Amino acid sequence: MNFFTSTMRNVSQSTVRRLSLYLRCLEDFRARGIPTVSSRELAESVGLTPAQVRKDLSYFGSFGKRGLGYSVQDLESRLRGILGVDRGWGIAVVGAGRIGLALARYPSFRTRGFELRAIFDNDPAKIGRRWGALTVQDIDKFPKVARARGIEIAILTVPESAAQEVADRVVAAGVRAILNFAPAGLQVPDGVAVNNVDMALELEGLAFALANGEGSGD
Amino acid sequence: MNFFTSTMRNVSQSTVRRLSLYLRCLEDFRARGIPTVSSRELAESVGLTPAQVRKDLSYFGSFGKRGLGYSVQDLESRLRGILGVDRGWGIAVVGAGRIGLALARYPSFRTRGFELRAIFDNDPAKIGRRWGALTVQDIDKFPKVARARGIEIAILTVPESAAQEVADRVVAAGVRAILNFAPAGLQVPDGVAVNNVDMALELEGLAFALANGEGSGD
DNA sequence: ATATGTGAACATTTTCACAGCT
DNA sequence: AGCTGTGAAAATGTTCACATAT
Repeated sequence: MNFFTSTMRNVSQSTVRRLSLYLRCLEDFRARGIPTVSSRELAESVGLTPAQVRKDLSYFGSFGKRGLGYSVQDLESRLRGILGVDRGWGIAVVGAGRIGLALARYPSFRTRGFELRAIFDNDPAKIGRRWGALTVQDIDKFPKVARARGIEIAILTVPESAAQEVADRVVAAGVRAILNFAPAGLQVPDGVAVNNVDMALELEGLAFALANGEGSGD
Repeated sequence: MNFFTSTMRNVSQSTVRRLSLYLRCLEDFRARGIPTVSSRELAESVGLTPAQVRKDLSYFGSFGKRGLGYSVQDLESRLRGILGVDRGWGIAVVGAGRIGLALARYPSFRTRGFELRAIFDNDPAKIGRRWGALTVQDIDKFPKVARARGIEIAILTVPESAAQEVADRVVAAGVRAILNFAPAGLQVPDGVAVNNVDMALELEGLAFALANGEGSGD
């Protein structure tokens, strides 16, 4: 039992990542009309152990029925609540290069609890261009636009050399979560969350695995 | 001391990821003409503890000089060797959509030990298009082309619905490392390494952090 | 009968602290 | 004096096993 102990400090990064996997899986089960799922089935679908699944969930409450399992619909909406994707977070892409624009086309922002609300760049040649429903805006207008549109998460797809400066600016504008695609270790104040996506790092992990004759990554 | 114990089983995933961080950092130090670095300096640059740095390195050997620190050049080339990026791994991008093409333009494949040697798709409208020095090829020719060009790592940027099938095909063609951008848990035989890059998962991690008022991701 | 939720055992990873080299 | 390399301690994460509920 767990009465929403307001501050949830003691849940590991890996647990949160696994919750995302469970959520994706549950969406799939629901789409296939399956009403109920056991920790074993869930575990098999994502390649983990039943105990791991139950332990992960137990950090947040008791969502199952003993002898029966979990209601797919119910657990799905619980996980949405826990992960905080039961509301639409305002997102901006900063850096209207190839990668930024490709990500901006990511189809399922909306269905996953996120809303792309702005795209920024500092290149006059790019500013003003339309991209889907949005127009590329001048990065100098970030603070104003961010406030107006409720930008809460910034996706940084700028060159490495600009990454820290851009990060400083979006943080100064009140953004407290950054998804960073530049191969850089961003320096941010406490209270700002950063997740890095780094292709070079992933490739090097694979090179290591190949060079050492080992299978499996994550 | 460590006489290249042929099989290096007992080094964690996270250690390998940190080695990549150290490597990037050392490249930077070298570019700035700094000849020597201590575990403390290295640690500060990547946001870790000195002990962590030393322990990570100690799994592979003793690369420093007591009282002095590490030679930047030397440690850099040691890490290149350990990670296996002191040779050019043959890479193919499978899926010539926006993301695939954007990644194919990733500038520093070569400088980082990787060579993009082919791009594939199954869409007749895309096959035959040129992209930089490469031409988009029919996925049906993957086995032949992979053999001819020495493709060792496949970057999958195909829709979720096609991911598993494509994975099966590249594995059947002898590829033993996959960098998967589809939001999917690929099923692969033992001895095949998979790394997943999943934007939805990263965003959910940030949403969780925001919803729970916590800073820091990785 | 079946499957959860969880304290306790176990395993892994990180940090400490210090001996040993330069 | 300064900094590495590393066993040992501490912390963290995972698995077990079983009491408990349906």
